Amino acid sequence: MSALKGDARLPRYQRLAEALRDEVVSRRWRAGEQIPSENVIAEQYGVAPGTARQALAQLVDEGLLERQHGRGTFVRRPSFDQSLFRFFRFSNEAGERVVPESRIVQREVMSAPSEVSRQLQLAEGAEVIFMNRLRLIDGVPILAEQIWLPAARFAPFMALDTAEIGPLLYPVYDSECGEVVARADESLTVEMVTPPYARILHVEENTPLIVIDRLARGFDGSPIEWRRSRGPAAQFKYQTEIR
Amino acid sequence: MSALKGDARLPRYQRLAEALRDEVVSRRWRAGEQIPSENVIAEQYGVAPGTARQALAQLVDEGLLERQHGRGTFVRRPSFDQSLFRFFRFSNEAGERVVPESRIVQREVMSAPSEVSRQLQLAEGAEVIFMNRLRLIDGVPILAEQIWLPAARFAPFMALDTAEIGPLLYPVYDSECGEVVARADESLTVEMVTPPYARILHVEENTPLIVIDRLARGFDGSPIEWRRSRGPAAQFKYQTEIR
DNA sequence: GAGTGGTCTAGACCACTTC
DNA sequence: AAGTGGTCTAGACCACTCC
Repeated sequence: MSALKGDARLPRYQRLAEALRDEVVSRRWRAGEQIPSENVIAEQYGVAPGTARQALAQLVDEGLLERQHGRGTFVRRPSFDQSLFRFFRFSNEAGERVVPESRIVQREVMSAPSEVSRQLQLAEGAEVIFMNRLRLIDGVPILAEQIWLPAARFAPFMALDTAEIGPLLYPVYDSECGEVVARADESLTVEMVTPPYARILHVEENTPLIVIDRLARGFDGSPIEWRRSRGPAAQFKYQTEIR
Repeated sequence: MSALKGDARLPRYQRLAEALRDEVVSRRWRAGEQIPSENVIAEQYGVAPGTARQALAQLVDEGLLERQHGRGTFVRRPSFDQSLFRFFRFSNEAGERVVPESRIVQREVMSAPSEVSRQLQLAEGAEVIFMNRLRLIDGVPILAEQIWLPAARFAPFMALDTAEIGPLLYPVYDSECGEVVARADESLTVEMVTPPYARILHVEENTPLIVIDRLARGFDGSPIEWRRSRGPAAQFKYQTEIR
């Protein structure tokens, strides 16, 4: 039986949640894996089963765990790499909704521009991996992405063949570099297209673009990747429910 | 002690939640009011206190109730009338963030345009109240709203002096017409400004606008109001966290 | 001090999945 | 049948608010 750590004035279920969260964050419990049952956890940490339930419920709420009745409790696989497409409606020539292909057109190590070093919390001019990536449907570019990674933590990534990397980057970050993206902050704005992007995205001058900035973070909130994506505003539609 | 209604195969806490939800929806419990304590509810419905807690927790989660430690449980006041400003950054001449004034520049009863009757689930050409409203800062228009209401349910609204109506409409719908807005579906798109809006919003030709469509609904999901708001895309910034 | 919600216990029984 | 999570009970004690 392990003792609960942390401030003893905090509720037990919160201290237990913190302990379990650490199992996930430290990757002792891997994505997709089953974790011990609530009774086992309760016994291990010396709390009542109801208290263990409460801790588990909190972690489900945070999106760290998933519970399946009769099967068990599992570490959730984060998977929002495709989630840019919440903001756009793209369809192919046949009118079907499709997931665009990905093409990395540039990848190099460079000194971080000031905004990038600020976002990634790196020293001014620290080394970063920069990528230029296109998303295409039927071979036509419809989204342009600039992606920056801290070079220090992503050295293995540079060894990969860019042509071999699929459309989902985050699973690659996980498997190759041990960096797990758990959440992200996004910010949307509108700008008028500049000549280079007009050429890349096959749009006229004077058309508006949606610009999506995303700072991807690990479980502990530390910045992992910063990207800026641009797509034609005509394709943009965002739906949400408020209350 | 009241018996729990509904399908007996459903969990008790869900049937209890349904019963309590009905108290709010039917306005027997009014916005802001304190409701009975969990022990009283548990006794009234013949369930254990823990089961009552579970039902209350669900309604808090749904946004219907609020609990305050040591004070009691209260019916939440829905208040997202100002929430358009999640999407825009507006400041006055002094650079401070401010809540814009409101001016109803037109209000009349008309036959519903087809999209409006579709959204509000009315018969084709049913009578609706139409309003043109401006939001201004330092007297300068920065947001133009078109608002439609089903005339049948909002007759008392037409009797009000438009100059007396403040910036928040939903509390007025509630107090004057007994219509409570509980949630809303919003949809954002981008369009190029048309000459009338260029004049109203004091922007150049060829600037993009953000268009926000909002369908406001009651507790039971029935449509109450449909509005379309337009503002300059340059002022637009939407931030969100995903996971 | 009385009343409220928040935490915690130690069970029982049920529903679902897997073997 | 065994193991899992989901529901439910009947309490105890604590922390907070209000009078």
